[in-house]
Amino acid sequence: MKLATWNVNSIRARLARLLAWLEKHQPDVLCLQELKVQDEGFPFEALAAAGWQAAVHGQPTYNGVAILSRQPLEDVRRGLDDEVDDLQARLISARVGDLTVLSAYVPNGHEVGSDKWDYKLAWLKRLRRHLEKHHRPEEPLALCGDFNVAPEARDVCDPARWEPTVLYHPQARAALAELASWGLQDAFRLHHQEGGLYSWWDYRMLAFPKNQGLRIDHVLVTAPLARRCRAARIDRDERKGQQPSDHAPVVVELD
DNA sequence: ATGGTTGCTTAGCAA
Repeated sequence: MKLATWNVNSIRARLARLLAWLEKHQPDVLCLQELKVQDEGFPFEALAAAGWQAAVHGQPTYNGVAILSRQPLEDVRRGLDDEVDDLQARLISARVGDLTVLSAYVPNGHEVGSDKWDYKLAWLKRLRRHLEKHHRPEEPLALCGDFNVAPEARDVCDPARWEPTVLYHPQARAALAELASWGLQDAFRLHHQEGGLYSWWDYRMLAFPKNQGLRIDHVLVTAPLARRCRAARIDRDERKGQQPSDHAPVVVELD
């Protein structure tokens, strides 16, 4: 089966590209982030007409996550389900057959030291607690999404320049590593060791043509799923052409 | 140091 994740940066602005991408690549499951729409505005009909089920956790203007699937989505859960009063729609999970899938949009964090930065680090801790509460590392599970963290130097075009920023700060990397230590492996790094392979490029400063990007979108898998992982890639081509998202899809193939 | 771009919503925020 084919499992993918993609920060679309507004599902309404990206609907034509999304439908074309689904038609071309035929994933079994696609996790989406940054829908920037509330549930009422989600394009359920257009996706259903193309044969896709959708579990959606929307929000006006900001954030919003979803899971698309050819097969029925069961046990859908929205949000982190903890004691924090949080209106930001950044997590949705569902079961597809024997596979548990989570679509996460980790906070960007704006600037190191800001309130948003504190929220980002706290959110990653809350996500780990969510996994501890609802799941087990022994089950086939994929945590997919925009983590807004590049794990290692090889995931960053210019590590020295990015190290003081929220996307590659040591504290952000430590928070991601602490999350993964629950029992998750980076599916992309099971199949590729080289640097220079990114999933996000800023719209500004010609970052994409210069390949000044970061690998911040990930598919993290538990050990039983890692054993079934046959291939992984970033669909860099989707960042090209008219009105692309600033993120490229990440695709994983599983037995 | 600043500015560069995009999207939502319409001046400013978020990324």
